[in-house]
Amino acid sequence: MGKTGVLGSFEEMVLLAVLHQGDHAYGVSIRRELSRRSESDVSMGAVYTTLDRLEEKGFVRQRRGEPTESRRGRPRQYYDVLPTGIAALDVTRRIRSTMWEGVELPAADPGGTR
Amino acid sequence: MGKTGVLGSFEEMVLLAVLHQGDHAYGVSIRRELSRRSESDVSMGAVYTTLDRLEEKGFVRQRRGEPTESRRGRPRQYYDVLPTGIAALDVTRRIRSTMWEGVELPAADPGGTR
DNA sequence: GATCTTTTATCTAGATTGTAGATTTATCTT
DNA sequence: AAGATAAATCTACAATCTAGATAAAAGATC
Repeated sequence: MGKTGVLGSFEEMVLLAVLHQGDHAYGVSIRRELSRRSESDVSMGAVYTTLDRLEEKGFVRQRRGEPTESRRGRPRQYYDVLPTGIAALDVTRRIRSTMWEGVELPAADPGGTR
Repeated sequence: MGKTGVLGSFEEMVLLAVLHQGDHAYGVSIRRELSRRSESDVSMGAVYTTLDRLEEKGFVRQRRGEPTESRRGRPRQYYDVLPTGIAALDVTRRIRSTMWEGVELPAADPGGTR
């Protein structure tokens, strides 16, 4: 996570994706959410390794899919964001907001009004 | 920068620190700004390596300190954020804002009102 | 002008984070 | 039992983050 307490960009995004999915966040759905909101493909590997790391740090918890859901395929592993994870998101947001305070992006001149 | 177009956490902070310093952003002042706003020490190495990387990517430009400034010590290298850098910040902000959309942090229960 | 002091930049190296995609596993279907 | 399907795990490399030690470029002092 780094000294400042700010989460890595991707870790933050994954955490938020899990949050968005509520009780039904699992690898594939998290990946879908991420791709949708970031407007770019995200690989399975990227998602799962990051989830592992977040779990090691105690930011998320893994939960086995209900035995009631009868579908084909390997059982899902659902994820929940734990209070520590919420706290990490909060710190991240707070510090970043301080960094952005007063910044006004000067409209980067994309190429011309012709 | 990663596939999503979102800057690394620290890269973003450095870019913002440079912006905050306007025309007078150089290693030491950038580091100071960063430490102040993030409420934690940041090492010289962290700052300079990141600036190098940002320069390679064309997000900032290095400029030698004015010969008029007569001070002791090694001359400063000032940094400016280039339009590409502004654009990167913009993309970063936009995507992240999409990721945060609708998220309400559930007040992580810090330990009790006792 | 040689040495000292000050200020800043550069270098090195290791740890953490980001990324892709191939492979494996678990489960239902036929 | 074999096939189809859905999802997780594994592997390995690339990029980013980070610290601190070392080097360099001045002006000051004698």
